[in-house]
Amino acid sequence: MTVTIYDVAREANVSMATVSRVVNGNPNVKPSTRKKVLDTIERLGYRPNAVARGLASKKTTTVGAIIPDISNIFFAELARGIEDIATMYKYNIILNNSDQNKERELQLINTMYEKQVDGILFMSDTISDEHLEQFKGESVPVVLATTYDENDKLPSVNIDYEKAGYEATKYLIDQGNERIAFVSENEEAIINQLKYKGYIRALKEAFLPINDDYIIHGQYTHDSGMKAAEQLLKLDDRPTAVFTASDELGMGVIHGAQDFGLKVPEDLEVFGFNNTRLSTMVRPTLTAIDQPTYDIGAVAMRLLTKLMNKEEVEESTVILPHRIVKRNSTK
Amino acid sequence: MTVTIYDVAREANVSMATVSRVVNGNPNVKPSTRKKVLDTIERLGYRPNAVARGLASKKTTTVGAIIPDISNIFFAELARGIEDIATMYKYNIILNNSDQNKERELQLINTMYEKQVDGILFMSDTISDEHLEQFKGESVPVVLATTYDENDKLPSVNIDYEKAGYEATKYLIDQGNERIAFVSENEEAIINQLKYKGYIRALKEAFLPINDDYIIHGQYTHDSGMKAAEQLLKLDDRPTAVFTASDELGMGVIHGAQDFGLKVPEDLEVFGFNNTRLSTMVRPTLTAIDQPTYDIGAVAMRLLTKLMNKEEVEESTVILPHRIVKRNSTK
DNA sequence: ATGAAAGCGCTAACAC
DNA sequence: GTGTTAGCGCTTTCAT
Repeated sequence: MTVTIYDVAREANVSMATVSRVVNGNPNVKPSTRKKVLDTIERLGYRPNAVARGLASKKTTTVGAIIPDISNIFFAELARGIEDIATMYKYNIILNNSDQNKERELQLINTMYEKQVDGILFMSDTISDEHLEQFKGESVPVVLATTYDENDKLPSVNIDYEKAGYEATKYLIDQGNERIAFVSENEEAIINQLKYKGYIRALKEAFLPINDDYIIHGQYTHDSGMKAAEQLLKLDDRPTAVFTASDELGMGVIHGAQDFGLKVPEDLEVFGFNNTRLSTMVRPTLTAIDQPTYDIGAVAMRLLTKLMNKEEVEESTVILPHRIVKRNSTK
Repeated sequence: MTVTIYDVAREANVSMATVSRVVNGNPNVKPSTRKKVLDTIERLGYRPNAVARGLASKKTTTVGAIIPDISNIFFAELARGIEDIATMYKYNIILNNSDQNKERELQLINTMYEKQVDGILFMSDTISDEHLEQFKGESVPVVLATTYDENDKLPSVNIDYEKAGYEATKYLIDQGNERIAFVSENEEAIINQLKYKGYIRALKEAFLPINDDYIIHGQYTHDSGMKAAEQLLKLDDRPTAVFTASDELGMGVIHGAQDFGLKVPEDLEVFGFNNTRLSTMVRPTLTAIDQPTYDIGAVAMRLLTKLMNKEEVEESTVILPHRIVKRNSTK
């Protein structure tokens, strides 16, 4: 049925070993026999079986990517970065959604090991000891992307979220705002806590009071942003600015404010996070922290290729630069 | 080093075959020995090697998905549908972006075959004879999602795009519009042509003239929509309504019109396509054809599982229902 | 430069 | 109900 390396060897009057050498670009083959083998490969329509190769060589050239939710535009952009670099280095990606459910994550990691992936890219809100233990048990390299390991054990690619949170808040303060809200996602996610820390640091530095009414944790969704806006704007001393933990939230807050009858940025300034394509898809366009999403994926994948290849890496905890992109949702 | 089935067999005083039976849930094992085996599996930390299993059984429980661009929100939602059902049936997905580049697609399909995937999910704008030939050569089942094969050779999951295009246009006609533009994506994509056909049919049926100035082909992006709006609104007899081939385009047209100083829907009605999350993330919210994106992915994957399992399928060309979701971008 | 042969870890007859 | 054995298709020493 299917053509194997053995068939090619027989037809070309050489050994399997020689065919294998040709297929794998081993230089120790006389040009004439190389041509002969190549010709019969062509003639028979031989195609190497990656599974057999994987079993024999203990390398599958596939890496597992565990992502919270691919339908989230942020992770979709990140995944594209991963994928492009993976392709460049001839790796395939096995993609899985975890919904940041710990049990599911642990189970997915296990499946990846069963499939003998050469490396793992992991994204989540929290890295527990169980995660660490599971990773430690194997010799498969792991890289975290937009994910913090508090113990700093695992290679990772991130931006400085605390600093970004600080800068966004400070920006709003410098605009003259004194009542600034913080609308974010899952309260327990480390990254959210870092943004929060930055927010608090900026407030304290400016001797502004911290008002718990201004701090809202919800989902990362547009809808959650709308609800947050409604809740904030009903307050007696409503905020004059909102720092949101994602663009989608920022968009929601803008629309929530508009539906409430307010003008953005005149009555309420809104600051987003990530600078996904969404930020230019609202009116007014969204001022935001630019997180180089695609690049984070790309750099993480690149780092992983080095690790899989056992190359020396100078620094395995990489922090990419971020910046503020000023648009029209702030004055 | 790694624990194999052989180690388990030795430690449990049974044969590899018995261990294999236990691992694969074969009922022909005495409960007591099953327990014994399970215990030593636990004790040794044995984990089956899917690659070896794949080689021996000729099944990898992996399917390849070739998608135009995962960072496109439409495909991201579709991919989520695929992934969820794949997980349900214990399959893993190898995800690849093709950018609808034919050479790349062909090459990706080849890689999937090398990796011995059990099935392929394929999405693109066009199915050429070369595609067909490549698919035909193997016994690996293929399912198309939101992709038309004009020769109707391959199983597929779609909606009736011609009808949807007709209904959207007719809706705008029934609103009293006589000058209706059509803003779409890649002109050569079959699906686009179907939407276009529906648009034309509705116009003809209403005895409305077909104006080439009103027909614009661009990208699927927000930006492309904005440019299209600008181009249309500069016309002397500018349209009073626009039917767009995607939500992102629709969003762009809305913003383009607003930037032009017009009000939507008062001065210009806008009709979108897909009903992704984006449609509720604009102001005014976007009236659109609801294409059950997630479901298309889910149904396609489900169909593929049946095909891989050699089950009889009653109908392998499935057309899912669509509907019009009325929002505020139309009067 | 080429070949022979021993696995890689598992499944799947087949035998008992 | 359990064991034996022959592959699956390839890589990788080790010879020559």
